[in-house]
Parts: sequence; C-alpha cells; structure tokens
Amino acid sequence: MGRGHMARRNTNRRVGIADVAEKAGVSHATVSRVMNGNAAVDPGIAARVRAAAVELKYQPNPVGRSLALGKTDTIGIVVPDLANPTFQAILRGLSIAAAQDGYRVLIADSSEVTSEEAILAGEARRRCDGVVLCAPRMSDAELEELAPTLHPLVLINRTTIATNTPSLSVDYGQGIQELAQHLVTLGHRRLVFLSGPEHSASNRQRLVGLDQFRKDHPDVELQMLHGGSNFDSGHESTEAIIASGATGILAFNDLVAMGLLSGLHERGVRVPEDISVTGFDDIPFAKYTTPPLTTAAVPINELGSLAWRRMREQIQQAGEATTQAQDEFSPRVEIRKSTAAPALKPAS
Amino acid sequence: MGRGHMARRNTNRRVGIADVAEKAGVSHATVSRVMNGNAAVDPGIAARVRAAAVELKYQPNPVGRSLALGKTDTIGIVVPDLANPTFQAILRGLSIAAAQDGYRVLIADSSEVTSEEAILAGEARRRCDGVVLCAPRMSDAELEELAPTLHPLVLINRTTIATNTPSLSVDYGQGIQELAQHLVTLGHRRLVFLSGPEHSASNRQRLVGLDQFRKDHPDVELQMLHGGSNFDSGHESTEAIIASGATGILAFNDLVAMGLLSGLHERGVRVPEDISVTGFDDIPFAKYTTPPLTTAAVPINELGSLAWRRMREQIQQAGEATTQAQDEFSPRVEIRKSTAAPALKPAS
DNA sequence: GAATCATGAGAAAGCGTTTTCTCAGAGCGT
DNA sequence: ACGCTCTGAGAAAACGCTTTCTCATGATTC
Repeated sequence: MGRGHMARRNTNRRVGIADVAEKAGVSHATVSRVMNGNAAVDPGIAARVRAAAVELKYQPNPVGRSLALGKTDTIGIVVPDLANPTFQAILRGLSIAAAQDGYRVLIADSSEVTSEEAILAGEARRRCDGVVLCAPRMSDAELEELAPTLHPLVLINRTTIATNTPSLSVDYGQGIQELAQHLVTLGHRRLVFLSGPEHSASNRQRLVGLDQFRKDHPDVELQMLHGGSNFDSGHESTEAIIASGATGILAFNDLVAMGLLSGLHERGVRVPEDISVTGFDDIPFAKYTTPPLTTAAVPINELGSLAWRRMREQIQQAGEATTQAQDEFSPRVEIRKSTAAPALKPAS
Repeated sequence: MGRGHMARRNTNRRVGIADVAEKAGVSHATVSRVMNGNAAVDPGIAARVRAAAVELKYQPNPVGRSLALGKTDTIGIVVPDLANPTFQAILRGLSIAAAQDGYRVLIADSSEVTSEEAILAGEARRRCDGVVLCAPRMSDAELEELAPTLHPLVLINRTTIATNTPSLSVDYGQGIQELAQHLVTLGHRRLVFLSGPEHSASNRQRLVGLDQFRKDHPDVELQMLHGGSNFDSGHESTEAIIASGATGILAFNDLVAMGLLSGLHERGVRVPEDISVTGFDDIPFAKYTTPPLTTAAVPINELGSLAWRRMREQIQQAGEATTQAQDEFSPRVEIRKSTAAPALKPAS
C-alpha cells in the first residue's frame, strides 16, 4: 500500500495557508495579505478568502509566523520561587497586563538555585521577545554580564549600572526602618530582625536600612536572627525569638511573620500583648491573620503591570538605546493589630 | 553610504547555524548533525564544529527548531483565576515537573470570563504541544466540542464523556460530606454551607454531596448561603453567618473560611468555642491561621505534577488513541483547631 | 491611439532549523 | 585491479508563514 500517498492524504495535518489558498483559488501570498490586511486586495477576492478561511477554520500557525516576523508575542519571566505569594502576584499582574496587549507569558522557576537563573533566562529570551527577571539571586557581576544578552529586559528588585535596563525596585531599607521606628514609637526597646535568604538583594537592603536605624537609635537593642523566607522558617524561629527576650520582632516578610505568629500562639505567647510582630510585603493574607498583621505594603499588584509597561516600551522602541526608567516604590507602613505598646514590666 | 551593505554587516543578528558552519568550514547540515548527535560525524570535524559553536556562543534558535520539528517543548495551562492559591499551586507543580523533562509552561488566565476560555485554550494549543485546562467554567457541551481540537489535553476538575482525555478530579462531594459528618460527630445540629461560584463544577459537586448528606441526616439542619470563592466574600458573609444561628460552618474553601474567621474574630465570636468553621483545599496558609483551620486536604502539590505526567504520556504516545487515565483523589479531612463540640446551651 | 501609470495578484525569497536525498571517496573482497 | 559496499558530508527540500519582487491588466493621459 502506497505509504507515501496515504500519509500525505490521510495525515490529519492542521489546515494551513495552502489549503485556504487552494479553496479560494488564489495564492498563499494573497491569503496572507487578507489575513493581515497589509496590502490592498480586491474586495471580492478578499471575501472569497475569508469565507474559505472560516469554512476550513483556518488559524495561522504561530510558529511559522514567529519565524517569519522574528517575534513571538511572548515574554518570559523568571522567578526564584513560584510558591512565594509576592512573585505569584507579580506574575499575575504581568500576565494580565501583557494579555491586554496580546502577549503571553512563559514562566520559569529557578527554585532558588542561583546557578540556574542565567540558563533559564537565556532560554526564555531565545523563545520570547523579552524577559523579566524577578529578584534574581545571582551576583552583581553575573547580572551585569547577563543583562545585555537578554536585552528587552526588565529587572525587578535589582538594578544594573548601565541605565538602559529598566528596573522596578522597592525601598526595603526605608520600609524596614519605618517599621522599626513604629515599634520604637510604641515604646519597644528590644528588637529582633528575623532575616531572610542570604542571596536576596532585598534582604541586604533591609540590613543596610537597619544599620542606619542603629545609628539613629543607639539606645535601642537590635538583635539579628538568621531565618528564611517562608512559613516554616518563621515557625521554626519561635523558640529563638522567645529566648531573645525582645518585645518587638521585625520578620523578613509576611510569610515568616505568619509562621512566627502561629508558633507564638502555640506557645501561649500573646500578640501583641506580650510580643509585637511585623511582616513585610502586605500579601493578601496579611490582613486576615489573627491578629491582622502590621506590615509594610509594597504595591504588589502594580509591580506586575508596570513591569509589562516597561517591557512594552522597550519592545516598541526596538533598537534606539535610550536610557530607561528606574522606578522605585516606597513601601507604606500598614499598622494593624499585631503591634502594640509593650507590657510595662521591666525587661528581665 | 552603502546602507544595504552596512545593514548586512552591522546588524547584530543573533549568531545562526550558518555562522558556525562557515567558521568550521562545513555545511549547515553537518553543524545540525553534531549539535543533535543524530548521524555519525567524523570525530575531527565534530570537534571543529563544537569549538566553533562555543567560540561563537551559538545557541540554536528554538523557533526555527520548532518549525522543523513540529513541536515546541512547551505546554499551556489555562486557569480561571491566577490569584487563587489552588491554581497557583497546580501551576507551580506543573511547571516544576515539566521543567524536569525540559518543557516550559505558558500561562493563560481567563479571569473567570467563561467566554474567553475556549479562545485562550485554542491559542495556547497552537503555540504549545499540549494544554491543561484547569477547572474550566465552560458548559459541558462546549467542553465536549472543544476537547478534541485541543488534543494533547489534560483536564483538571472536569471530565469528558470520551475517555481519551485524561482527567484529574477531586471528590468534592465526598469531602464536603466528611466535613459535615465531622461536625455532626462533634455534636453540631445546625450547619451552614457557604457556597462558591455558580459556574464552578466543584461547587456543584459539593452541593450534590450535601444533598446526600441531608438524606443521611434528616435530623440535621443545613442551610445554604450564597457566597464566592475568596477572602472578601467570606468576610462579607460574617453577619449572615451569625444571624443564621448555626454552630457549624462549611465554607466553600479555605480562602472563604479565612475571611470568615477574620470577620468572626472582629465581632468577638470565638472559634471554635462559639462557632466551628471548616475550609476546603488545605492551602499552605490553612494550618497557620488562628486557630488552625480544619479542612479537607486535596493533594494540591501532586495535582500539578500528575497533570504533567498525564500530559507527557500523551505526548509520547503521539497518535495511538488509547483510553486515558481518569484520576480521582479523595480529599482527606484534616482536623485542626477551628472545630470543636458546640457549647452546651440549647439553640435559641 | 500609443505611452505611462496605478492596481493587485502570483512567484519566489527569505526566516533558522532538521532531515532526506545524493554522491564522492575510502575500504574491502575476489 | 575492478567493482562493491559503506561511511560521511554537502545539496536541497521541508516546516508555515510574511514580504519583496515581478509582471500582467486595465485605467489614465496627451
């Protein structure tokens, strides 16, 4: 049995531009023209082509299209941990904003494996028209080297020396200082900072901010406790926190704060009566904890959509190496119920 | 100035297979062969090609590759709402599992707009090697019609009549019955079900389950209260819940339960002393609420990775229309601190 | 009425790969 | 030494589209 023949006829190959052309009795070129409305086509012919297209349910193959046009209408995002609500929110904002302009987003999760970031970003870039790099953990040197190769690139929570890469950053240093100030104003004098992942740039910013805070408040005791970035690490720090004797706790972020809240509750330590706790980020869950969490709100939803706007600007400018916007957000302290004046009993 | 010439020379076109071929003094074909290790190539030549490739930092263009191979190494996922932790978890599991096999994932968020689902799914399918449709809100008829056109397809929380589409579902009906049973066993006799989105298939399953529950427990009062699927809708239901006089509340999911928890706390209603509350899903936050939430755990992390496994099976079988696995998960009731025996005072 | 021009459709050349087809040359047997 | 097979590399086709180039046709102008 003529295999070649069978294969050719029978193969339920997707309908292509050629099929439409044949049915309408015109050339591929003409079909392409009417589908894209590029050149003038005789109205009668155009109608015939359109009819053939709907009848065959023709939909242009995006891969062929991408190859011909040199663009994919897709952007990539690489995040260190898709389990983190902050990154989820950014992804969501980005995706929705991009969709509005007909773009899709491809995701890559580096799972906090620093060495994977550059590879993932590169792969994403080759498949997409641009990449947004979200809180990359890689070194400054590596980032500096990688950035140009990624070009339509938007950085979140990091910056490059060259000003032709737009960046979105949050002033974590200021935010953490304001939270600390809030605790001091309430009367706390013994604080603990429960720090985050070592390679996190935002953690370093917090540390720098707290250095400044120390200079401004030599009378306040501020201990550092090493932690992580998630629930569990907050929960695990419970004993150490209690042992510290501090009355005001600055958790790395809301997740850590929530883990801690839960741990303290289990131990019968009341918040905020016995210990005050602050978070950071203001994830959607923060105002629903018990007690609702005092935190520093970063405009988590805007971040994603702004990232898209910056990306779009670059895609449209295509080439002209202009200097790009460096957006910086100031977190806003959100005072809820997890902080209060410390009990009046003198510290040990 | 010779524009054409300049453009050709100067254009910082990405390095292509042709450049490598030229540098190594061989043909495109040979470069392709050594890059893919398909055919036998003289070791000396292969080495020369490889050297040229690394020197030029050549990386094959995935779009060209996709066109030639007819596959993109990408799968799409469409979800009704990327803000929902359940879908986020599925996305994450899917993404990580797929990445392990060298696949990427493209996301599409229908934002609960039912009419968009089919379009998004179709577009995703054209760009990808397969699609996973997550809790689609579309009608059965529409789903039935769409499914074949999407073919390598995995359904989550829905099924088709034809058994050649693998599906992953959770027995919400049984789960909600077990939760209700748990409350009854504790001694509750007045319950409320705070329902979810109308078009959600999983909500319908819960309702069916509760119908059965009613038959099994004619002595128990079970009211229905219309709600939504997020924090806010739970929070907003607080008054209605209090007014209902019920002592046991079955929230649509954990999000709703958390909103309610928060609302009840604000109103000074104690959980579980005054009212017991259950959630559904066991999102990561559920065990960190105050009090920790009694809920029905769906294996949220497995769902994503299993979806990938089912997808991979189909991609590998390519063609042979075998009948596909229909996986069903039974939620496991997770008893925490938000449920307890009702106070002994007689109901109103 | 012939020369010029605008209009619009087909032919063909890309886009960057993979893969089949073809063929040169080396190695082997007789 | 001749022909045969076998290895391996280049030429070319294919993937599905867009776009430039080319050219026919009919309209316009002097």
